[in-house]
Amino acid sequence: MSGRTVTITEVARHAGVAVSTVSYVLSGKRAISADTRRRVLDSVRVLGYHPNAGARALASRRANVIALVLPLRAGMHVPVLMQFATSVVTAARQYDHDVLLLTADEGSDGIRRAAASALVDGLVLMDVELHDPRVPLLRRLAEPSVLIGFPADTTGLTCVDLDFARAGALCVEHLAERGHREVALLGAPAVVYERGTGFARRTREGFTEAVARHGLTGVALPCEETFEQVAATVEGLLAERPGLTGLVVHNEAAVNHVLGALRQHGRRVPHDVAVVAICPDDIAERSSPALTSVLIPAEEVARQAVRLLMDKLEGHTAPEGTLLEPRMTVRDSTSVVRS
Amino acid sequence: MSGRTVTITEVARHAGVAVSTVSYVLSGKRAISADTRRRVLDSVRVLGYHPNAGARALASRRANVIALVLPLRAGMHVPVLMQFATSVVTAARQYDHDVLLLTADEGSDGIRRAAASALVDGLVLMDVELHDPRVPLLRRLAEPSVLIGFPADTTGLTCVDLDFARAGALCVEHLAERGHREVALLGAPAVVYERGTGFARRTREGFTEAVARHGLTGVALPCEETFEQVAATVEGLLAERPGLTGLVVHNEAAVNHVLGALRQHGRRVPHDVAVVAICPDDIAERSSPALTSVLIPAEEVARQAVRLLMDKLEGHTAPEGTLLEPRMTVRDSTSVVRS
DNA sequence: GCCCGTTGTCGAAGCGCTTCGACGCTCATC
DNA sequence: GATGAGCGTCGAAGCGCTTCGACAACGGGC
Repeated sequence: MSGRTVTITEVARHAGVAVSTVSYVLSGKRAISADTRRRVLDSVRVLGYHPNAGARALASRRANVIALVLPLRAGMHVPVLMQFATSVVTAARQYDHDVLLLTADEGSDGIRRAAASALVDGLVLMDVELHDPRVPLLRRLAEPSVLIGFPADTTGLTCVDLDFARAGALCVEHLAERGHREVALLGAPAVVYERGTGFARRTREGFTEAVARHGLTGVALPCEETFEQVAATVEGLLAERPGLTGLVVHNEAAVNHVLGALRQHGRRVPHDVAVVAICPDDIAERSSPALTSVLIPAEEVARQAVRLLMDKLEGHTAPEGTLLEPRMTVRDSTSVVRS
Repeated sequence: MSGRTVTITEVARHAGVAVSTVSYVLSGKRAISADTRRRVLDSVRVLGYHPNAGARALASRRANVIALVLPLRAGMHVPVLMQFATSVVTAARQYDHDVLLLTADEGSDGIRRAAASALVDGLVLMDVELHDPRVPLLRRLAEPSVLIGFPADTTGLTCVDLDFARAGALCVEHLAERGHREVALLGAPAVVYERGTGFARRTREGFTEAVARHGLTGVALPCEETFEQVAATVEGLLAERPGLTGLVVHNEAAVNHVLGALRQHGRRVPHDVAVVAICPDDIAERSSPALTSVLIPAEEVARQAVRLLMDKLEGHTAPEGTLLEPRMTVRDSTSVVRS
């Protein structure tokens, strides 16, 4: 309202107290009488006071800002990322923190810069790979960090993710229960496996393990994302494995193409082929038929990551690994039980 | 490296100069001899000095941070958003600024808070609606802002966007050139139009205007995003307009469903129906057939927005409206010319 | 009625940086 | 040889806040 910005000194004068008293009212770090508190808060409201973030950061050595380091790589699942990002912001705000956005293409330098300049108090990194070059830096850094995704060696780190191995297994178990004996996994594009992205590999491992455990026949294939390539993959699969009746798709961009290809080949879902997807709910719901799916619980992962980071900021220790239990929503695409 | 953080005082001592001299070397705001500059920069490197962001912000009254306010609404085109966000970060870094992420669900309060606390020097808002409640606040704010999207009244604002009216018209013109006489626009979900989202309406206006100008027959329909609904819309359209041969799709989430529905109804693209999409390139390329499309130039819009914001931060004035010329990429989905 | 522990408040010392004015040089100018 | 205009550097004064130690005032325990 008033053009000039209001400082704590003005609030103190207006309320007839010392500057430090205003500070203590606002931070709650010392006892303040109810009367004084009320007067101060009234002045804050009347004057429209907002503490200066820079001054606060300088004096308290806490910026109340965390960094969110976005991935920016081929083969990433963009809508999920976005959901992560907004959930991180929302969660951080609940702890009175803001979020600074960094992109992975600044690499380790960006992380070092943000940390060393005290721009941020801690970091959340998304889409960490098995052999991520930033991990050694994170270990050295004074500022705490939380990773979304698991690198190969988690010593000294704090990692959160959906339990993709369980997710892969869960899909197989669901198909096994419905009487399917021969199944396949269509996963991420080949490049994602080659790069050593943890979630893609872990899903595949869970799938393979569950196939063996249930005595099924199964194959896991990477899956590109153009309609043509997906259609070719599906066609090859159907030709080579005539007994195939169950499909697990772990590729958000390809899942609708898979359904289109099945339709084109005259395979009805779920009557001829049952399909389970690992993807966000909105995609599963919008498909035809609606897909039985394990959703990527972006919001929950984000919330956990922020909570763990806040714990670490307060000096507590956090567990090295936190795996979130996958949950399956059964929809139309697996609604037929085979005898 | 060294546990403790290095301050400008230590750099000054190490280089044998005054603190202010170090500051001037780093900011370039006063002439410094080549020799002194070198000594200071060496010390900076040797000690691994990073200026403290809070102290800098406090003293200079510039945080070197801009806010990016994300939308968070139904019917939004998520991948495009993500591209915007990362492009804004990249562009801001080129001006030595960082990006603070705010979500729209904090609304005006979040904007006020970030601005009043001097957390940020300026703001970029995405997905501004025709009657956006935040606009009056932006006009009052001391901090400059740039909007991506056009509200109804742009007085006193700085807005950037793709020229969606031209984009809509361009699609029609392309179809007209290929000999199509009867066309349709499948747009955003109905709720997006009702909400008064500028880009959806402007595309429709451009479409309608160009249809009239070229003497075509055309209809513009909203389009939901589940396969079932899309299929129903397409079916209705084909039934009611047997002469229809050209389709413009301005809905990223629905475009593959549209192709699937046409396939299901035995309509070949482009032989029976030509399709032009307004969507990101990667979606257009991955579809089958690859779609002639007008892409949403997220990166360019973001770069422009940041550039305009930086201009305003330096005290220059910026134009109220900046419309980016749409560009069409011709692919297979319109490769047949009708006689 | 004295001592002591609480409770509520204040003043002052920074946090690490930018920026302003001052000042001593060196040169070109008359 | 005095004058003045840069140039290059320094010291000091903040920027707006947090936090530490100090200290009245007040009861409760003996």
